[in-house]
Amino acid sequence: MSRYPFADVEPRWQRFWEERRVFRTPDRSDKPKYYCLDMYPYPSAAGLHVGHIEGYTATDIVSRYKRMRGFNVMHPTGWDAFGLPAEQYAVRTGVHPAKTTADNIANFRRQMKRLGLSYDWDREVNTTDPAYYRWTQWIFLKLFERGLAYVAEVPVNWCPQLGTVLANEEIVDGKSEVGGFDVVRRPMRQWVLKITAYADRLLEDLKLVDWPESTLEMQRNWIGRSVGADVDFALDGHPGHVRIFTTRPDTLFGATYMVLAPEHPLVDVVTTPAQRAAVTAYGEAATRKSDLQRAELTKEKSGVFTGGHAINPANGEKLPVWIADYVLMSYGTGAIMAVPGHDQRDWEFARAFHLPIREVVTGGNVDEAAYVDLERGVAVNSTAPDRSFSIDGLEAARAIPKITEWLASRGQGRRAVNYRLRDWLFSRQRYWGEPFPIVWVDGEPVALPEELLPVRLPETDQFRPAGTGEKPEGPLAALREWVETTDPRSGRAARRETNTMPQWAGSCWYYLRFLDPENPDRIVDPESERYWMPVDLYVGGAEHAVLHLLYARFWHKVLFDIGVVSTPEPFMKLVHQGTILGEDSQKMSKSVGNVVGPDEVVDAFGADAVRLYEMFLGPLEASKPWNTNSVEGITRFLDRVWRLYVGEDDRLHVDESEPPAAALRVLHRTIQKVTEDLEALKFNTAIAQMMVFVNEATRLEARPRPLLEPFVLLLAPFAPHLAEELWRHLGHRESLAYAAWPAFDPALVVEDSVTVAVQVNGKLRATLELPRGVAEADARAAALADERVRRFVDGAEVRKVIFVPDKLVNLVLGAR
RNA sequence: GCCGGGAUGGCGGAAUGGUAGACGCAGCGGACUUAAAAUCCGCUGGGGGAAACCCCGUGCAGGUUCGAGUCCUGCUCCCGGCACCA
Repeated sequence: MSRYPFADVEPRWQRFWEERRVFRTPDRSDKPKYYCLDMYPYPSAAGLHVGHIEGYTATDIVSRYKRMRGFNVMHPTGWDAFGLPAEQYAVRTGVHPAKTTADNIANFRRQMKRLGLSYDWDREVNTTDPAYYRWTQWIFLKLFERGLAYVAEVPVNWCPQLGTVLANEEIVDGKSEVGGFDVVRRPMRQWVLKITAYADRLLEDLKLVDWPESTLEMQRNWIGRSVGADVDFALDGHPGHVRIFTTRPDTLFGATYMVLAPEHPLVDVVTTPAQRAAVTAYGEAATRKSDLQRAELTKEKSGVFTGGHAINPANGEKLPVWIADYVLMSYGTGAIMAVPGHDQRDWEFARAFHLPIREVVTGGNVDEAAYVDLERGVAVNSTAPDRSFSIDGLEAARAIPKITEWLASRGQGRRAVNYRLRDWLFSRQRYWGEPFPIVWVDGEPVALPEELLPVRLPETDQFRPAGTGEKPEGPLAALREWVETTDPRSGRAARRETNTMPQWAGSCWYYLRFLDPENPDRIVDPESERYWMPVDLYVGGAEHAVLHLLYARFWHKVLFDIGVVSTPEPFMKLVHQGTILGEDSQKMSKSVGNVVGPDEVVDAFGADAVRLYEMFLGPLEASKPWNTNSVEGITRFLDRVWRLYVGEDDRLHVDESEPPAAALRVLHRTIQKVTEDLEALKFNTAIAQMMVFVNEATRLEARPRPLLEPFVLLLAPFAPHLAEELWRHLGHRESLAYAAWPAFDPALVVEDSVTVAVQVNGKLRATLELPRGVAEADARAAALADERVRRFVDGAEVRKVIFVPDKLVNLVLGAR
């Protein structure tokens, strides 16, 4: 029995596509454009895994389909090749990360080509290539020029084992995301990007994109915009005031104490001599704690009274000032007014330290729990002592603006907006990253001129972090000849910045470089940018829902502001492919031993089978387990397709007969279904319909060309090697990559007769074959004539008939 | 705790408020074969029945509707994210 000879066919077509540069994309064209982008991979030593294949196959199918629909399709890939694993490997083995990276890239490229992915390989980019990172550095200069990159002494997450600082997002459960090492907080001089300056636009412009709701929500939460008021509380016995942020200024009369973050600068001022020792001890303990340790203690509120007091601006009351680590220095002003009656955290703290709780909003019982409902309840006990002001009787929606205006008029407060989003910690004490285009002159950072870019990563064979535990520095700091330089503008002695950029940097703008990868003079040609942007479809893992996707949007908006890009958002439609689990429904992992590798399955079943199988598994977005048995099912399908066209003698046995009408209808329904499903990215149901077609076609005695030739084109995006081979067998000289997608005849997708469901009181009792377009009266008569229906009607009055044309007759009976 | 998504046969899954289970896997039966594999054909949610057919069935409990897997209310469990953000 002949089978699809994938081992022969697939490499042959891969060579054909490569040698003829079939998927080379012109920079511009009269055709409409379609930009179809994958999240490019980090080329790990492990090679591609079956999870990568899922997303890459999906975009490949869409790209091939769009080409056949007449689009000029941009479908590139490249390598996010800076990063920790190669550097960690270098520390262990001494093998230079550039070598490791090059080897891994070669392996990834080989594996991707084996899958028949139709990338334009002439547009490949590599973030570690100086010709690429030159432009990453260029963007940094633009950020620096605009005051969006600054140096700050900030408490950072220092990972001693990795010898580097990590962003909050790179820490999972208090451990480093890479390696799972301990992380401690420590103040350090760092580069920081002012992403908070774009918080509002990053939030607002989420309206412009077609993204999964869960991802939009995660970004909104990450940005965490909240509107409220800043309120100033005078210090008792000291000049100046402490400023707090609150979203509930309407509860100001309910404040019974205040809390400063332990690191707050006013702690020293307000602390009384009697409390100083306790305050200092608490503060020192808090700064030493890692975030994990702080989080672990959330169940028990802790804190210390400073001995000092502040004055409530609303009623002149003296409020005790405490410090507690449930107030974070990094959010708002690092200080709060505590309203235990109407805030859960304050309530717990007040309970623990026997502080008074006062009700200022009706509706709950503040002795039992904080009452935080914003919708219900009105203000009480909220009148100024001189009766000049009151919000009593008002619900929160009215009370908040009223008291905010009152405070503003007295210079004691103002409306304020705060974000959870923090500025982006942008430097790493690493070797394998982009060097900063910065030199230090007299303790000030100075931008290098653009003409001197790229600042190349210097050669070394020492990859261990330099410096000491107290003053950690990256490996570059040890390279004296490189570090010591002169400021090219002033000629004065200078030291190079020895930190490098984080891995996110290169991936913030790679989608732009694909459009013009060789350009030595500009980051991207403006005309190409205007033609291709934005990305029409972006597919990648949900793990990038906030980090990469937020950082890239930020840089894009900066580039928009300086006129480099023409669209406010880079990625119009975003889809996350689901995780491919192991055969045991567990996450694939080496330690569990359930990892399935692409090479082994392509060896065993061929690229087309693996592509088709992953798409047939279920919806693209869903997580689903791998099942090798089912791959064999797909192999059977491809073999059936092969035998439909090619006989035992290995020759085409398609004939020139007229296809039967019924078979032609199945073909046209299949064209319709596959087309619609491709537009909706529903690959699994498209494949199911192709199976239906093949089952029907297999039943026929003849092998009519008018039936079988269009089907090859439908199959082509999914199983391109098999389709090209059949297309050639059918006598075509050219690749089908740009053949016109078949159209369906609307008259041929409907049957002459329809199956009408007959219900009695909503329960299915019979189905009838009736002519399409049957009139209600006729359908009703046919239904009532049916024995199976009559039995249930049994002389009862038919009170009502629901008729859905060509679908259903529902006979509703009166009570008997 | 909060936010988002989900739960359908033995398994992966399919179903604009209108015949639940398309398609595939696994299983069973048949054809071909000396035999097996491969291939082709058929059956395959549960229960009852000799059959015609009947009853039950989409996580649980209600509701809306002529009609609910689909819409609404309240739960349970699973997955992802956030986690003292004032």
